Amino acid sequence: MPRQDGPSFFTRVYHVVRLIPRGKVATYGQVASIIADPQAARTVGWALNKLPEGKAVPWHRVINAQGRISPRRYAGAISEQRQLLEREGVVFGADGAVDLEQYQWEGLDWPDIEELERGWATEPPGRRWRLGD
DNA sequence: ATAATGACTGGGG
DNA sequence: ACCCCAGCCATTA
Repeated sequence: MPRQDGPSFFTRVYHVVRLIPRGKVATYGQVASIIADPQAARTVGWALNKLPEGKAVPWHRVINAQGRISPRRYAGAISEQRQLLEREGVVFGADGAVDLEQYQWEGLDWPDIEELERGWATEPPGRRWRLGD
């Protein structure tokens, strides 16, 4: 159950990830920190794993703290995600890691994100703007 | 209510 | 760089 009122943890994860701009990345821990607890990084990963198809959330822009793509049960996921990122201009080093100094998203504070969400809820569908994509 | 699970993380060896 | 381990956490595959 939610630790507090409002959107579930998963929903909040989606709200955050949706704001990561093209060509930028965020770490699981970073997303978790924005929401509340930096130690909930694993849960962020799980939330993305359970992301419904066609959810308009750039899940591929979330990588681990080492700048690498986290392995899953489906082996091909690595190259798949890497391809999506490279398509946006993200360059991988020989060790398979990206330079976080260069590509990591600056991030936003939770209150600001919440406000953006509220704005989108009241704004006419056609006039919504988005930072990512 | 409990145990299990997983796209994490930081620290050690 | 690589492998292992012990915390940590929301949700329930």
